[in-house]
Amino acid sequence: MPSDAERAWEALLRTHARLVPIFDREVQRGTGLPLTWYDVLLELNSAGGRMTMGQLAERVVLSRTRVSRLVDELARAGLVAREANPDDGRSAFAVITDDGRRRFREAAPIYLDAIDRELGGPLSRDELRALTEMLEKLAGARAAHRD
Amino acid sequence: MPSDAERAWEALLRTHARLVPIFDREVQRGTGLPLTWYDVLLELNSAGGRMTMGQLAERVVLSRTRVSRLVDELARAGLVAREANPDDGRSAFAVITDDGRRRFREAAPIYLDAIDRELGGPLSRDELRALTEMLEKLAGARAAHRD
DNA sequence: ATCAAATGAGTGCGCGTGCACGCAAATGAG
DNA sequence: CTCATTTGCGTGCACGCGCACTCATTTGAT
Repeated sequence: MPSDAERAWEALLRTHARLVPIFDREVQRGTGLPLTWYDVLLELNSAGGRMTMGQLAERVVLSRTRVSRLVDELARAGLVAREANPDDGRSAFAVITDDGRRRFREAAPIYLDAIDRELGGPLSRDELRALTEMLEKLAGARAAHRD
Repeated sequence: MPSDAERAWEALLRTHARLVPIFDREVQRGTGLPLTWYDVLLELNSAGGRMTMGQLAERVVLSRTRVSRLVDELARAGLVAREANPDDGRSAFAVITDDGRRRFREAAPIYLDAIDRELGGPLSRDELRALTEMLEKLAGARAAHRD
């Protein structure tokens, strides 16, 4: 007989496995953007449009390596641009372009609607807040989000 | 300004991203078993030791395709055996071996300890139950994995 | 000023994964 | 019985992803 912690973990696994493909499919269907692209654009957009690879990797739930390649793809698509950091020759900035902002604003409502439908549907506001609070404890005090 | 649902989703993503590698590393360090192997053995063990690929794929959070290859690896390691289904020539059984059971029982406490530590530590019993209940709502109608 | 250590980033490589496809067996309508 | 359809599996292939490694730059101790 599974413990409470086990049950919670399995439920988390199943929830993750169910929701990620749903969101990915929905965003991609609506805008052609992979979910990972969206995430990068989101962070870039909400951080003034300019971040180093390392900062991005901290924000996005991906390895720094992956982010580096992701930025390459996004740059090839013209949604972000690579820029040198004048104060540190090692680091590189990823800067969101106007086109990137446009595509992001286009994709945002689709993603957000899907999230609200899948999470906000079954759960009340208070439940969502409680859920977030617990999950953040489990995630191990990560830096808070900025608007 | 993120909605409550957004914050919850991001927290879930971060929690998943943090915990999976931890558990995987810990189990692998302690027993040499990849986490996916453990999951297969777990389901097999708790289902009388014999399942078809399709049944396994429904249980484990993986595609049927992946399960098929996983069983191959486990069979090569001697932890499960492939067996023909006398009633249906298309389907194949995966049967856990004695050695597989032994390895599973060996790995179980390590995995469970890690879960209890990471989930049961920060969260109380009641919180865990509430968390599970909410997550199960989100996991929804346990939709079988698409392939 | 010097140089060893630390830091930020890019690359080679291999693994895990799912999709499209193919195949054989079972099913069912006629 | 016949044969088209469905079902359960396995395989070729491509992609996403992270680790180990390398390179260039910066930092800091002497």
